Amino acid sequence: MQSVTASSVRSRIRAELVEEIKASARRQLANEGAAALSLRAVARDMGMVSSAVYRYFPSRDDLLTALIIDAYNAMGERVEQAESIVRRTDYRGRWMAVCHAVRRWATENPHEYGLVFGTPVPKYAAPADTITPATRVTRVLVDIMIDAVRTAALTVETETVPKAVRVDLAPVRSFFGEGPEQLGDDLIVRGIMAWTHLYGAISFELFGHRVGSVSNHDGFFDHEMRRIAAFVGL
Amino acid sequence: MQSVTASSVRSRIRAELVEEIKASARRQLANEGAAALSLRAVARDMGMVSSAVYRYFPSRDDLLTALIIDAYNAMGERVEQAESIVRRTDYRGRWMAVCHAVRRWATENPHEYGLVFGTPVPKYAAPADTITPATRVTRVLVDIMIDAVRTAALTVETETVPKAVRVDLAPVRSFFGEGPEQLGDDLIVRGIMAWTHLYGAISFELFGHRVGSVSNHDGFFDHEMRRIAAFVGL
DNA sequence: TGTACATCAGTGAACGCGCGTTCACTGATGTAC
DNA sequence: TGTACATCAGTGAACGCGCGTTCACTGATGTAC
Repeated sequence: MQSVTASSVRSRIRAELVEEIKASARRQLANEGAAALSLRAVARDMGMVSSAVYRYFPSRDDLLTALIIDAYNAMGERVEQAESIVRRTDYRGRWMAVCHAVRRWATENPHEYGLVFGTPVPKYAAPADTITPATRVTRVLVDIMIDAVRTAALTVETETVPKAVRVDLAPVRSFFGEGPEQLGDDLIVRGIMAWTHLYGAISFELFGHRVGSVSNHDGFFDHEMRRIAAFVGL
Repeated sequence: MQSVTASSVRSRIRAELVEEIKASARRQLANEGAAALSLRAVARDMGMVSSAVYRYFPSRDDLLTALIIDAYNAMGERVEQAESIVRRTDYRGRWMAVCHAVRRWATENPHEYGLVFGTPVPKYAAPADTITPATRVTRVLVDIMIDAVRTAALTVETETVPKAVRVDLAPVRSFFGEGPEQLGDDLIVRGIMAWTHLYGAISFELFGHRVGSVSNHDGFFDHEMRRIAAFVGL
């Protein structure tokens, strides 16, 4: 008994240090950018010697991977939380809650956002365990559309999708389980476009490409996401 | 006379070397990414000593700026060229030509695209002389819309734009001269959204976020841009 | 409960590397008279 | 046209810096009997 608690104390401290290292790395990310993230700087910041960090992360890339997974999960959690408190039948409200939650998280954590949605870090290949966290937000958006279709609340005149594009949609359906069978080809296309637009708008704002075009970013984003919601029939 | 030609020989050689340095830097960009672009590697690649590069570019950042300006201009030229050969009254055709030209250039030069539309390079502030080249593509898109409105070829049911957003549109109008006066608030909003979507789609494809959703990138892009064209009334 | 051993966290030195930038210099090319 | 001087391109050494990763080590903490 004694030994068990003692051991778990050690592992708890370990877990805390892992978190501290990641927090420090996140801070460095904000100052220097992903490419310049260095283990030595993290160690310095933590008051340890650089080799000590290797007890927690076997390499720089593993630390980067951990940050990416954390970023996806942080974003996913924020989105799920924000969406969950909206009345279930208010599909448009749920959709807008997701859009705003993504944007809010992104503006609060621009460098983590950039790590995930910006230029890929050179020489870094994202491992498979980033996939699941990466789809959390999309999952929520898809579910809203499915719910709306099920209750016949989706109002949109569907258009025909060319065969060349239609073929592509099978993997999407299968990825999201049985739900999307209920979405027609046209709605899946619209969904992918909406998803693209959401991140496109946020990236444009955060990466400075709307300077000179938009100054009231909040207002514009809200308005355009409303239009995108309408575009998918919500 | 002699001296003049002689001098221009020297300056011609200089100009050629500047181009060679930029070409080498572009190659390095493709291999290592923007953050890792180094003057020493460029010098090595050119077979000169690292300090010699300083005869041509006063610092690493100046080289970066030159690459950014070149990228915008290369993209701008490609787009202007592609758009110019379409029949003037085929507004939708002109629009699609622009979209495809941007995408083609981007897929052929992914790292230059990333340099401009990806995560901003940390500690690097783009100077004012990047602004004009940066707007060449947008200029073409705006002109197509203006032409279509002038000839009453634009078919779209305009929606009302909230005041909060409308206020924002004045700078856009003034930036593009007198033309956009003819575009209603709604059309300007749609235009900004279309512009956002164009780069959003290309970034998503290039940065790997469509893996698993879209495999026929050509086909999907064509289809979605057609829908965006319809969205702006073309 | 007490002791002998195993595991773990963190140290400190070292490896070999690359970077941006400066500076005094040599030698070639251009300019003015 | 010929010479004296000025400009320019490129060299090579040096500055001070930071990086990722390895390795043998000390000392503390946990485990088994």
